[in-house]
Amino acid sequence: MKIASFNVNSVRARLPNVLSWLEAAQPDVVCLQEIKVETDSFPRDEFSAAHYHLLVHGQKSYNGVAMLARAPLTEISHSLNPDDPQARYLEAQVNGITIINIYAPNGNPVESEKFPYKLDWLDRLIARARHLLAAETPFLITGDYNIIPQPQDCHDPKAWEGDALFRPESRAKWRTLCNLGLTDAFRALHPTQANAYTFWDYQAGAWQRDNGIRIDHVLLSPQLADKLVSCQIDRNPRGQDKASDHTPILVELKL
DNA sequence: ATGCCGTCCGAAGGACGA
Repeated sequence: MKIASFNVNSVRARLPNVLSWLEAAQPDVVCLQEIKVETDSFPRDEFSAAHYHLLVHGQKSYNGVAMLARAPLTEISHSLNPDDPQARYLEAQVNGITIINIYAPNGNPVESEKFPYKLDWLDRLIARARHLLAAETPFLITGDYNIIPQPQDCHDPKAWEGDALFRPESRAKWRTLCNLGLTDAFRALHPTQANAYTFWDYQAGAWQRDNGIRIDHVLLSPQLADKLVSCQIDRNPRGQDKASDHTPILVELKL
């Protein structure tokens, strides 16, 4: 079973890119982030034609998450907080496992209310993970965490000092998730691989200079960590015309 | 470097991203 995560930075602007990547990668499940469209305006027909079932939790202009799957999807939840209008979470069951798709808040600037919002959002995610672990549910959490876990996960750590993606408070939330017993699928299989980035800014030739960061992740519950076969970052979509600033990460599980 | 680019909304240029 191949599960992919891709922050597409607008599903409408990225439709040809996403469809050609789907055709090449052939994932069984896909978690999309930053679809930037209301639920009712999602381009459903194009993904149905590619033989995917679909769950969409959208929002006008910003944020928004969606899930595609070859097998039927059953929605469990689309929020960590009923008072939060931002569409950043989608939890569903497919093929007997629980898949959580996240678009965690950016949190910049750190002096603004956006940073405590980010930390609070991550606390709610940690609470949800604790609950699922206690219930011994096989699950994974994938998506755009907006966290650079370690200095080796960015090209230029000095440049990220003080940024919400690299602040000690943000990295501590990541560590808490890992210390609950979740496995960073990529680092479990590639512990020392450098330049393993999933995002390159559009500005200042970041892609051409490989000035990237690793912020899109897959965390596995213990039951699924035992089934981990491979985890790869697919750099190819980032080099295409009209690319997203993120590129997909794919994990393969032997269920 | 409050810079660089891209997308959204809406019809110019500000908000937002990372």
